[in-house]
Amino acid sequence: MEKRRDLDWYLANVFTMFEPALKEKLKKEAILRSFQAGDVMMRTGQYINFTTMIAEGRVKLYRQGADGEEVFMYYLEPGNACAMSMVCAARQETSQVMAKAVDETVAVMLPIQLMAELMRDYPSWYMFVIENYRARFEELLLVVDNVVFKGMDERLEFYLKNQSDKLGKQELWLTHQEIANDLNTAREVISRLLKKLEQSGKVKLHRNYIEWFN
Amino acid sequence: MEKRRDLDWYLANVFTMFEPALKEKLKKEAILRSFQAGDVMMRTGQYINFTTMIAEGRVKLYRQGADGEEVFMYYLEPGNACAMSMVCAARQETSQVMAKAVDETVAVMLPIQLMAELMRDYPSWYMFVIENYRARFEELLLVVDNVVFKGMDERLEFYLKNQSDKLGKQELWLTHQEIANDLNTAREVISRLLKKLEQSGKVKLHRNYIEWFN
DNA sequence: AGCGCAATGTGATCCAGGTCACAGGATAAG
DNA sequence: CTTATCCTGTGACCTGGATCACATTGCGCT
Repeated sequence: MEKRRDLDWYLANVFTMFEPALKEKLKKEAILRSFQAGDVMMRTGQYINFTTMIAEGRVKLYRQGADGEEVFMYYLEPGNACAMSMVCAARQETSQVMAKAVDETVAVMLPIQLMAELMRDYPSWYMFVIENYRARFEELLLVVDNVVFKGMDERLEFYLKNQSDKLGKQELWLTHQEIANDLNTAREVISRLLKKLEQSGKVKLHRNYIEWFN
Repeated sequence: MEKRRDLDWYLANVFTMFEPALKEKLKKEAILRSFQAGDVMMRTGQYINFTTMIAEGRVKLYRQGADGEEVFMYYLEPGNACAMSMVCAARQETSQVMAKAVDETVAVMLPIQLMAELMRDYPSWYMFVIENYRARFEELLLVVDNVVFKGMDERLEFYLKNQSDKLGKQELWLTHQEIANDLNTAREVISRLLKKLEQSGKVKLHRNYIEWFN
């Protein structure tokens, strides 16, 4: 069992891109918060009071439809920040997305009123925000791509590849139903498409998990 | 015919949110560029060297697929900036989107190397960037919504309403083919759905234009 | 072992949309 | 006026995926 990590540790090992002065500032102002696997860290419509950065663990971001449907959009990994939570400053804004912890997750939380000050005083903060925003925006563009230009077969492949890359494993512990939920389709559709992928040798199916051969 | 407008005029009348010092700075550093209706202002894959803000006119932003298909994402209006062009700083980044002028359009162009300096020195620039980014991100989320949760009928209605709102007119000078292109579908589909909309009284069809009753 | 539930497999059917083929009607150009 | 071209309407047909109805199969629990 590894030792419990504190803010200092995360600043030194995860947020290496921050300048020393900014780290000092964050030591004074930021707090840590832990989540269990499966916890909903932020729900659609909730007020945003903190800029949230992932220190450890993994978070899935979803967009929700009017009648409770949802699509998986992208992962947040250690060193990433929630794009929306960085720009919902002045006026009290509500979240347009839902965030769910996949593993046990630790987040660095920063009162949103600090944003303007950090942006002004710490160039490395400005770089961090810009870079994060760009990355999130591009991931969202990929979602659009997949959904408007591709069929379910290609979307599924993209999804599996993405999972494998992000989780760093070939074994994907996902049921067909979970995949179907993330892609906003029906379980039967996923089962059938997975069969095809298996026949073409891209995947090996097991109960409760899938082997992805990249 | 109205008189020709210059950078001063746009700063005074369109970019009213900028602080005086920032306006002075922009007078020194920014240049104006004009585009004709129909001009492609930026194409997918092109290098981004300037932060682009719309001073006058109207611009449509598209995402392009692998084999040349395209979907309309959102409009940029006077006072808006291209989100991507604000964050492709340091490393030479290429555009992920295509921008096309609908009307005659004037843009304020700003060398992208200035971004960090502006961000640091002018709070109203920071607010501008953040607010623009947020707005673009939310519009992109709406695109995702429509495409994953809605059928073509609802997407068409959303599209027409959006056009009517953004262009400030009830008469939409669009052919069925153009609409089909923007929604990445077939003309026949649009024709049929428009017929239905006409029958339900939401729309009146004419040659080359459509009346939208909000 | 045997029960019960969750995960998976599979056929039948249905429907939105994409595709093809073609028929007007409107407009511009000669 | 005549022709060519662009826009729109419409029927016939096909396909991906959604939905429904079950049959299996594997695994945990007692």
